[in-house]
Amino acid sequence: MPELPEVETIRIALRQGGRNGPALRGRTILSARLLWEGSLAEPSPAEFLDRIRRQRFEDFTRRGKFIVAQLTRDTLLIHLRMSGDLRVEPACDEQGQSLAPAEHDRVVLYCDDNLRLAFNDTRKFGRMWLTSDPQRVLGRLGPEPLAEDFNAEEFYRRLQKKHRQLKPLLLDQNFLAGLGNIYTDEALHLAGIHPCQISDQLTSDQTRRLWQAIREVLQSGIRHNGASIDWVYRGGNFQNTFRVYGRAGKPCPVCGHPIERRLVGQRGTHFCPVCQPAVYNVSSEV
DNA sequence: CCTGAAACCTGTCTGC
DNA sequence: TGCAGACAGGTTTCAG
Repeated sequence: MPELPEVETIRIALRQGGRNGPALRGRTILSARLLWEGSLAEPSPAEFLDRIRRQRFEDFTRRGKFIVAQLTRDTLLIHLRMSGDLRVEPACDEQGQSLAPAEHDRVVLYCDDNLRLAFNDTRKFGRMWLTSDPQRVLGRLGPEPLAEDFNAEEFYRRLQKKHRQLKPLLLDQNFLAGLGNIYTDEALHLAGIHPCQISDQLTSDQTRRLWQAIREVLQSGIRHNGASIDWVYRGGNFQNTFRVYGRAGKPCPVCGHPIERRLVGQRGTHFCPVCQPAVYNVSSEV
């Protein structure tokens, strides 16, 4: 499911209430339940269960695709990976009966005000970290694409330092934090740049278009509360505005030519061969 | 430094 | 209908 806009949508709901239940900000954790220990990256299950008690959710921020929950003493980092989701819901019904966890719930945090936070993750790829040093986990992430100080000149410098295909490079969280498969394909199409273009061959004009396109698709995704795909993520409706993602064989919204799908860096990649022409490369003569 | 393959998992969809 | 295979929003690790 979750790329930057989906994670941001969930983060805002945790902070202010909304899509997945009431706000959790200000609630104190009373106890925790681990239904799948593999969902916990650190510390050990015993230490986690003990240490998280009596800590309050002070604030929710985001770094790349990580939800950063600031607690009283520690930081709880949550990465949803492919199929993770978070719900805030009552812990007990009107009769005071505790409600059973849902299918695929992996971690449940029970709070005051009869609320609980459920971490649901069908594919078990998601992870939580309870740590006093979040930088140890987040430290290598690339810049935030929507940050004020992430400008086109900085982006150009970073692209020129690498010699890699754009698609896998943009998916590399240490290069830029937050893009996933959907928003990368959408941004490249909006910018009119081929996904296999090599990063240090981009002109400064192309770079500016790509920088602008990345920010536009992410902001548009956030405005739409993210994209709902298949059975995994319920919520936003950005999927209704997809230009290329999941549209192989259908007409390009700009020129009408069929959208092509091929594997690039082991990821399904959607693009318009007319609007995103391959660059003729002198050094790779046929 | 870069690329590709495999691994971690469960579920859905397509084609034979 | 059954069943095998491909594919899925992500990341890490390892071999070359």
